[in-house]
Amino acid sequence: MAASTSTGGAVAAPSAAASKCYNAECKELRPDRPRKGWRLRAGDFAELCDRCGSIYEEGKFCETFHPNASGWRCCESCGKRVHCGCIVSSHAFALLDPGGIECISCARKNFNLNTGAAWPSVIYHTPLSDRLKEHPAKGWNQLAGSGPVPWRQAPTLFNTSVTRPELQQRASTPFEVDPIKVGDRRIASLDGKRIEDYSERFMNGIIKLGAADKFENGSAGHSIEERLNQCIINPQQSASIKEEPSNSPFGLTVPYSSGNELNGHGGPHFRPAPPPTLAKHFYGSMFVENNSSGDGQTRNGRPRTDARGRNNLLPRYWPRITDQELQQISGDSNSVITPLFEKMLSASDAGKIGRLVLPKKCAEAYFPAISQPEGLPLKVQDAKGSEWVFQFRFWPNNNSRMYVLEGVTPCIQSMQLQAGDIVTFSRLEPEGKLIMGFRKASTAPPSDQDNEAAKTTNGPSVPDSELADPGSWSKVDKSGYIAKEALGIKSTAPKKRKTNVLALKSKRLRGDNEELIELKITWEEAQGLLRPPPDHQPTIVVIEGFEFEEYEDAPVLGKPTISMANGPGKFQWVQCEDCSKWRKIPFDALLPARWTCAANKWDSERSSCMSPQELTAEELEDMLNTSTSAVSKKKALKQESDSAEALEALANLAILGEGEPVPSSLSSQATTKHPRHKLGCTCIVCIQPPSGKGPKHKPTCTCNVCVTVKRRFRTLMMKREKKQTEKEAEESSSKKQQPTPQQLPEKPREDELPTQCNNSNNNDASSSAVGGSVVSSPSQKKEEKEGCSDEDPRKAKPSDSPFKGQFDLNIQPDKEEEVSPRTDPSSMMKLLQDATDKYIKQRLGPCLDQDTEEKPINGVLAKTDRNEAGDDTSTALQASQSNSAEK
DNA sequence: CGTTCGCATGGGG
DNA sequence: CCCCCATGCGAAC
Repeated sequence: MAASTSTGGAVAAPSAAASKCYNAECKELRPDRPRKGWRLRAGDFAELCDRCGSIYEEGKFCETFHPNASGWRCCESCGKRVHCGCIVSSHAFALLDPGGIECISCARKNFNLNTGAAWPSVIYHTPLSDRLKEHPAKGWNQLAGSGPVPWRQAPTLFNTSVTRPELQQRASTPFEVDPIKVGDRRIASLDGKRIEDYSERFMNGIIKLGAADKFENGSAGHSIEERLNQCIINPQQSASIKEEPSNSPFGLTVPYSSGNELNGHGGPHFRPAPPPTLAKHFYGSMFVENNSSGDGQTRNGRPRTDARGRNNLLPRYWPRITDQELQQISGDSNSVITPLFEKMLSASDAGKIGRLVLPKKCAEAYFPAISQPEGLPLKVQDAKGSEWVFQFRFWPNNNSRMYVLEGVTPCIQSMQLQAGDIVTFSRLEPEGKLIMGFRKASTAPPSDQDNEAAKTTNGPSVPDSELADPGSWSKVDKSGYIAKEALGIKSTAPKKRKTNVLALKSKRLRGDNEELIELKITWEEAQGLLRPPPDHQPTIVVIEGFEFEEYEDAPVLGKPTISMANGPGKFQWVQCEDCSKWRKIPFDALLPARWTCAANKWDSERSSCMSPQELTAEELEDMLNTSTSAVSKKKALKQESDSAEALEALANLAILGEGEPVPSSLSSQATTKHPRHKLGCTCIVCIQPPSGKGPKHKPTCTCNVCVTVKRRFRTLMMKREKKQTEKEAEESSSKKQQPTPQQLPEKPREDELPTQCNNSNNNDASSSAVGGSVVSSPSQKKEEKEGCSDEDPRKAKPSDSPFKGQFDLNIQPDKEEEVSPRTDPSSMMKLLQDATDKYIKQRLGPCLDQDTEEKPINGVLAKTDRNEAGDDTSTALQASQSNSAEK
């Protein structure tokens, strides 16, 4: 294993242990090349002898050297013993609110499940993977809330600091550990400092991660680490130049078939090592830029881009594959997956023409160099292990080339992909095999089933008018969960989603959207938990007489509570973090993430953990059960309704959370005009400049954008009030009110919208930032959607809509179209607008046409809800036609 | 006449 | 203004 001497940590080995293993229990002399252990308080790393290093890396340090020491506890979730308290294992567990601890694996898992927040669901919870999540290369993990470091700076694809030999060496490290065990045992945690450290290192290109580097917290494992490292480090450039095979299929190896696993749903699972690959040729270089052929650049005049080109890949093509996906793809423990790029399928790509246009730079950077338009056959293995042979070729185009993969139809169909979905290209090392994965833009609601979606849907005829499918952006599944990344491999439910035929045009927007958030929380849930950031004073902004608090920082997730709003006395139950007792608090109380009895300002008698709990065990159980069932119900409802709601939620979140430091990429792309909107279009989408750009709007600003926003906000507020009133009335009479005539068929669900509204009023209305990840993505999506007059076909299910009676879209769509100078309605305004727009479009569809252009589309889309592939296509087509006609 | 092929066109960045 | 690329479109099959 290569020693990582280039890292600061390695260099700064504790002098005290200069000659001895740092492990006090060990008397061994440290070898010349000590193995790096845990991170010391000073920031250095313990240097261990080989034996201890190995033990440490296997995550057995604590159990080996101080098994009887105090501090051993069991994970509340999996029961695994975890040593708590020593520096070696300090990052291996998480403290639970109710007490107890969880191993990092479970903690992360649960965190994801419960909050949908940023803990990426990665199979291997190794220190490295954790770091990776935080590290610029988050793209791999689909991390939400990416750090400030631009993804592209990550060594993942472009860094060449590590040589292939090293990689190989590492790949075959004797420390290889069974992945499953590793997954089980490995634990790690996010350590701000460490993360930073690594990020920095990565950024600096000094990524020689020595083994020690990777296992600082003592719970690391090898194979995973190795793989991850390689994935991360694996530089395309490291490969040697490959010969352009002239006629044999490019790529080798026979796919192993383990489709089942690949299609597994949900949870991370380990895929058994696939049968040995048949051909072990080393194609590491196969996709490397190759100009050696000399003619590579001729034919069409323009030289192929050189290796530098890969550094210029547009964000939209950056692979966002998760390590989990990678793992699944690679399967073989000896293989390393190197994500190359991804592309959202256009209508043309997904159509039956069978030609997938490849981004030029990607094609030139990662695929074999071709000098003839005819190109070469290219073998590609899909996520299921099936192998396909496509013709990789190009067309002379102007003075350039247009690269395409021909014959992709069967593959696309087998994966049931359609326009808007994303195909990812990765390379499996050392085989050099090209792997094609995919990600559904969204998962369709069950109701939308159409099994042949893939084949019927988009054809070249599918007009771009297809709006962006909200779902495609938000990755919302019917259950209301967002970002169910279903890399073809384990896709959570390869259901067909016809819904997104759209998104075609928006793909760019979406593509630029770096961080798709992995939100596994219903939007209402998230909404309900949003809190203003602690210690931040809001700026009060008054819009139309309504005061909004604007926060500069992202909101935080507050503590979940159980609301008891059934009876006359509405209140909610919240559990103390310290004593776990449940306390009754006002119905409208918003709690911080951490709440204890001491904070119970509503009940002085129970403002201490010493105070007995009001609820009896029985009552508590009952309450919890009720709560659970209620949640289930909600979810069930949600599932029935389409993901549009989730989107809305996101949009709302975006509104609430504006102001948060959204990744620049996001903000920049945020407001691109919808492709359908051409010059002169004055719709609300088009009149807005990209967020973050343009002058900031003052509260008193009366520009069109602001006016629109205000109007919408006002309406929203009014609606909210109305809603509340209705709700109360409803409750008292326990009679469900029918939507008023003016209410749209689809209104926000009471439990959802109201929450949002409340939040708006209280804190975020104007713009507090939502948790970074949460917001950024949603906002983008929303915007994109918006631009697209996106109609989420799925939204159609009026009856299912949880939003009933919520929103008053009493807005005058027309006005929204007002032409305006491209001022930048500051983010919040914009977000607000977007959200509103989105909502309107989605919910109202044809009823309210805020944008004449979109009107027809809305109607059409609304009709296509059921995802009939055929229908979609046709409707889409119609829409597009009408659309174009208008133009 | 429906497809496929290959190039052209043009919007958008 | 240039490049990229989604799509159009005519010719060939």
